[in-house]
Amino acid sequence: MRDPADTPMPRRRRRKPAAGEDPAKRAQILDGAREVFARLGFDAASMNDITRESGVSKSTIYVYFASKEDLFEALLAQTRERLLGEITAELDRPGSVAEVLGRYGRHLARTICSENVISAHRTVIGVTERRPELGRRFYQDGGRRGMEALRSYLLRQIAAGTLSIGDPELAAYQFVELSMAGLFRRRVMAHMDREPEDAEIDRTVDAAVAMFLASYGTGKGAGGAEI
Amino acid sequence: MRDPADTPMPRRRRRKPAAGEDPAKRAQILDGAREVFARLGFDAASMNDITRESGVSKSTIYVYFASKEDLFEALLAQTRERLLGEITAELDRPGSVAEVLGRYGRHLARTICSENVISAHRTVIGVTERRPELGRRFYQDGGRRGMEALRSYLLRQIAAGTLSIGDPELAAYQFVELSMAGLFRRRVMAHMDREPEDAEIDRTVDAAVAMFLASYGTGKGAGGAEI
DNA sequence: AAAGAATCGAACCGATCGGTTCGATGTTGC
DNA sequence: GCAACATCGAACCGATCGGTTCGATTCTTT
Repeated sequence: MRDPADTPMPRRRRRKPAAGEDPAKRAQILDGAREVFARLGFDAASMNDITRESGVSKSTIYVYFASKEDLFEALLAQTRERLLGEITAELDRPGSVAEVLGRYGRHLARTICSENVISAHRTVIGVTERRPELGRRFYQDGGRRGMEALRSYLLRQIAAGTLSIGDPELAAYQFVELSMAGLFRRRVMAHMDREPEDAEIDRTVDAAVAMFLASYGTGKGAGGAEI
Repeated sequence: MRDPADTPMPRRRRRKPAAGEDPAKRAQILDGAREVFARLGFDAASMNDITRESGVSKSTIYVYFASKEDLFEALLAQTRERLLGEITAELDRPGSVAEVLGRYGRHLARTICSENVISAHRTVIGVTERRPELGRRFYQDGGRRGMEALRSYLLRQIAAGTLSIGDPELAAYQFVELSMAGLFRRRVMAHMDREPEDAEIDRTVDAAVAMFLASYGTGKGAGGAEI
C-alpha cells in the first residue's frame, strides 16, 4: 500500500497546484494503475482496485483522468516514452558493425524481455482487437521507431561498403527478430517465466550477429571475424 | 444470429444424446464463444454475449460447461489442435533443404499471421499474466511442437551433411522468427491490419531461407543456389 | 398420441462495475 | 489564524455481471 508521503518530490513546488495539476499526484495514480493493469489486464482491472493500489481517492482520480480508458491511454503513452531512447542510442556509438549490432541486440533483448515490458505487451495486445489504434500506436512509438533507427544505421553501412543488403527494411526486421529468437515469444506466452540470463541473451545475440554478417557482411570492416 | 436448423449434422444420430452430450450443440456453443472471445477478449466477453451469438440458451450452456473459464479453456484446447498438423507435415515431404524450409516457412507464416490465429494469440496473451498456464499450454501445444519438429529435421540434415549447425535448437528458433520477420509482430499489434499477401510472405521466407543457408549450409545438396 | 427428457428463455440473485455526489478533512497561501 | 481550495471517502446510481431457477416448449422414442 502506497504512502503518499513516500512519493519522491522532484523539487519544491512554487505554488499549490490547481485541482488535477499536481504532477506528484498524477504520478501516484499512474503508478498504482500500472500495477493493477499489469496484473489484471484492462478489463478485469477495476477503478476500485486502482484506488486501493494507488492510495488516491476515486473522486480524485476522476479529477485527473476523464475515464478508465483515459487513464489507460495515459499509462500506455508513458510506457512507450521509456522504451526506446537508450536502445537506439547504441547505434550512435563507435565500433565495428559486429560490435554495434551486438550492443544494440543485447540492449533490445534485455529491454523487450524484461518483466515490465512483457507485462505492457500483454496488456496492450489484450485490448488490440477492440482498440487496434492502441496496439498500433504502441508499436509505432516503440518497436517501429527502433526498427527505423536500425534501418538507417544499415543504410549508412551499405554506403560505407561494410554491408551489402538488397532489402534494408527486411534486414532490419530480421536482425530484430534474430536478437530475440527463442526469447520474446516464450516470455510473452509464459513458457519462460523469468527474465533471460545474460548468457542466454549473449548466445542469442552473438548468433544473430554471426548469421547477419554471414549473409550481409562484405568482409570490409564489419568485424564479423572478431566475434 | 445462428439458426440451430442450419447446424450441419455430421451424420444421423442413432439416439438422442443425454443432456450435455450432443456434439452438435457443443460445437454450436464453441463457435459462438469463439466469435465473442475473439472480438472482446476473455474479460469483456459476457455469457449473455455468448448466448446471443451462439443461439444457445444460457442455462443450456451451463449444462455443457461448468463456467465461463471452463468454456474458454475448452475453446483454447480446440484451437490448439488445429494449428500445427499441416505445417509440420511439410517437413516430411521430399525436396532439398531450401525447398522444404521454404514450404515450411510459408505455411508457418501464412497460418500464424491468419486472422483466426492472430485473434487467438491476442486472447491468450491477454490472460497470460493472470493465467500463465493457459499461455504456456497454448505455446507448448502449438509453437513449441512445430519448433521441435523443425529441430528434428535440422538434426537429420546435420547428420546427412547438408547443414552444419552448432546449436540446432537456436537455429530452429531463428528460422521460425526469420520466416515471420516483419509480419507477426506487426499483425498482433494491428500495425498491419490484414493478412499478408503471398508476395510478402514469399519475400520474407525466401530471404529467411537464403540467410539460413548462408549461415548453416554446407553447399552439399541443401539447394540454396536454386533459390 | 403419450411419455420422457433436452432445451429454452424469462426472471431472479448477490455482487461488482464505472462513474457521480457531497460533506468532511487536510493543505497551502496570505 | 483564516480563507480558499485540493483531496478524501462514504454513499449512491443505473447497469451489467456470472450463475441459478423453473415452467414452457420442443424433440425423440415408443
